[in-house]
Amino acid sequence: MMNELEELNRVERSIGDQTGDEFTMQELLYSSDLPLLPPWKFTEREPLSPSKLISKMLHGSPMKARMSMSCSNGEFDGLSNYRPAIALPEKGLTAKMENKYTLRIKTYGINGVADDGYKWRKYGQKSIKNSPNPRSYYRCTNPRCNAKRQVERSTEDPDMLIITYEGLHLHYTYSHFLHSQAHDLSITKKPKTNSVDVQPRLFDQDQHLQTIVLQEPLIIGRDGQQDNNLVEVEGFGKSAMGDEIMQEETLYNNNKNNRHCSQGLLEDIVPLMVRKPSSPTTSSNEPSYPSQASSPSYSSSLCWTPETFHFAESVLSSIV
DNA sequence: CGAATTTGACCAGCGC
DNA sequence: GCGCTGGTCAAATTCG
Repeated sequence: MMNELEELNRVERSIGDQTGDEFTMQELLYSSDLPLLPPWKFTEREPLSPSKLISKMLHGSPMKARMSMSCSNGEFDGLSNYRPAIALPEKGLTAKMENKYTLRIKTYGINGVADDGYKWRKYGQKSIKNSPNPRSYYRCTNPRCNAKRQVERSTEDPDMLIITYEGLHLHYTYSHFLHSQAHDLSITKKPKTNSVDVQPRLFDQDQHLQTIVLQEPLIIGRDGQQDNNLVEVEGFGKSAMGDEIMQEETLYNNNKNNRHCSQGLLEDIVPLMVRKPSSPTTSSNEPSYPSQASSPSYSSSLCWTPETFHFAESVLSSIV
């Protein structure tokens, strides 16, 4: 334990030296129930709106995509903080709805999959009424994990994928393990060719534009209409990175190694391909690997102000 | 040959 | 009760 604290203090000093930020790693790690987050650099001091936060989490640079998000028990208005839903559903329904959220991903001529770092096994496919596109059902391959997801193509926009996640992962992502191992391994896997239809690849090198929308699929508003109170986040762009990512990865590994942190919650909220877009993706069932020299460059720098911290906390508490 | 995917069958929930 | 629909199962098939 002391070694952990010493290491954290060392990392904290390291960050402080670089940025002069008042926040400490220890505060981040121990002052809340948040799972350990990747160590974005604390380079800005002005408060960030939730949208900017996510933007920062994504790339921290100019924006080419949008992300929207709402959760079972409340919503984000895109400007201020999370506000709870006025009328929560009954217990049974709540149980049914909790830990369920939808990701909308827009891709352009991209093959592959929205790789979220977990390994999924397809267990069914079903044609849905009033939809020309079938819905695919996936379960987490971890036998002790009950996480599931559904993938279907949007009827309005064929380029849009609607991925509904259900349940929380009770384990690390594959990328979590591979992150430390893959540095020494040249792992290359071919994506499944027959999965292309419903699983376009994200963060492909040729990719120019994406839209990501996170939303609770069945939020019913006070007027009985589906409530799409979505936070729209402009984000996603390529930015040069050099030592910054290396520092972040080093810090990340330090944290990971010292804390054996649980990423499950955050990764359920913001899948890996959102949080660590530098990871090239292959197919839904392929683990993602950290980017190396040949990968496109993205950076993730985050202003971790109390506002952003509160926002992330709200996201987590609304889903847990 | 083992693992992953496909796909038709089956089941449960819901509305009429 | 019946039919429709979405979700899951499991045998068959395909893939690596």
